[in-house]
Amino acid sequence: MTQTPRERARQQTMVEIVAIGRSHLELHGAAGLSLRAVARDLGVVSSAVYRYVKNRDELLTLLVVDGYNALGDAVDAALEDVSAEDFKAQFRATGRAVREWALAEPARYGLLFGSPVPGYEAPAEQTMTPGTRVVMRLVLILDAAYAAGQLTGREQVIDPRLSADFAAIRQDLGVTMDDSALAAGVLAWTSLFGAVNFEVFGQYGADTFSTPAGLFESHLDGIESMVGLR
Amino acid sequence: MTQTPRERARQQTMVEIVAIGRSHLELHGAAGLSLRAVARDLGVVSSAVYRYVKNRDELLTLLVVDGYNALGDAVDAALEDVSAEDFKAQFRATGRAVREWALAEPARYGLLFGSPVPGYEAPAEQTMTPGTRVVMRLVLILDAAYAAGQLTGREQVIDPRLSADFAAIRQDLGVTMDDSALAAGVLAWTSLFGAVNFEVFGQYGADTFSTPAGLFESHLDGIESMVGLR
DNA sequence: TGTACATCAGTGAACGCGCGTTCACTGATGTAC
DNA sequence: TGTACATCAGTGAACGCGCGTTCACTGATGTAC
Repeated sequence: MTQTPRERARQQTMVEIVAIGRSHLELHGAAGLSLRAVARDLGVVSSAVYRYVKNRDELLTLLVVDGYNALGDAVDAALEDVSAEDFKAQFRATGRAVREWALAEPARYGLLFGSPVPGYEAPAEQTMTPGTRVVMRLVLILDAAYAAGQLTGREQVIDPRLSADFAAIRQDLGVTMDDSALAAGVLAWTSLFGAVNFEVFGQYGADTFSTPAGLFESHLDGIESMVGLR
Repeated sequence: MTQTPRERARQQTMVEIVAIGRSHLELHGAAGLSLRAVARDLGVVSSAVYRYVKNRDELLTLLVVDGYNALGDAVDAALEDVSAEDFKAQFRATGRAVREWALAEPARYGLLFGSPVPGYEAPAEQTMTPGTRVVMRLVLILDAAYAAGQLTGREQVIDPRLSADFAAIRQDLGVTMDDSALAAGVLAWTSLFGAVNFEVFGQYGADTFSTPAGLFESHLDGIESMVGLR
């Protein structure tokens, strides 16, 4: 567990590289991310970065993982202040944390939830776990509410193939919600991120809504009632 | 109204430039769009494109407008086959048309609804009208349903500032829906695009859902019931 | 109908820039005996 | 504790590439008389 100075230095340089990458993301977007520019900011010759990162795509992957974890941490932190029995409050806290993080970090949010970076595919082995943290939280909140009888959405006819997918999801995640509740849950998830996308990516006209936060609260109301969360 | 051969040639070249730009978008994304590459495909020296397009940003704007219009046309075409009195069918046709167009043209969809292109801002004068075609359709469908008493969503407490925004929207669009209906409508809009975003941008795991179309239909059900469309 | 001039599409060279990645190398740090 | 060797961070040059944009130019097309 003791580290040599060299190991410590290496670790710190890695952290610095990711931090520089983050700031470049903000300025030039994912497609404009360049190892040479990172090297410059790191104060090192361009080839030196290759001691730390195999190539440009690997840096992108680091940034994706870093982003998912930052978002996941933000959500976790927001949930800490909320009673585990108040499912509605938990849902709202999650939604607000996502929105606030996205508005504070639009470029990182865009990397995670925007258009794919052309020519780059995030390797599932590395991004899977961090990438599912938020949706996991949502599912667990809704499932706990369901178990407590506080998720009473409308019954819905479900396509048999979709029903089979839901069965697999129940199994994989160890969750008990029925098909209708799961369908509503998935819609709640996409709707939440849809609302955040539109706001962060500027789809609402510049001054159509004077209170985007108020609009988002109204969306949370709507999603809650759609999913039947009481 | 008669055109000289030169004028006809120019117009056709413009069309070709936009078509080439479209295909480059597919391959390299918006950030990778390059006037030099367009010139190459056009079979012309790089400086020649400047006779047609002021600079790279202007080509992007042409592509944005082109994309919004293609999407708008797809929606309009889908609505032609649907009775003007069947609001539910109209809503579903709109949703399906958006989804299908997006899946067929993921890069163009990404340009319109994905992360913003760094350093580029679409000029409102040119993109406003085409950019609002779909949401206009949605609003008019929902408003007609409202007027016919077929939009009976849940009453909702609305933030006073949001209420003022809604009043302005009613005025601007000549629409009569009350605050609750408008709030539900905006949520329906963002939810629809949120569902499409997730599917097109690959947020659902690779094989979580065996029938994305079925999932989308389920989402349409959910959105309809949320908005109270009968 | 014919000629003089203006307009315009396209050329080719140039400017100055940035990129990813490889490779042989130096010199400092770490490790085994 | 001291020395010999291995590991590793960082250098500097090079490869081959692409980009946006400007500019003076040629030659074809269009227009006015």
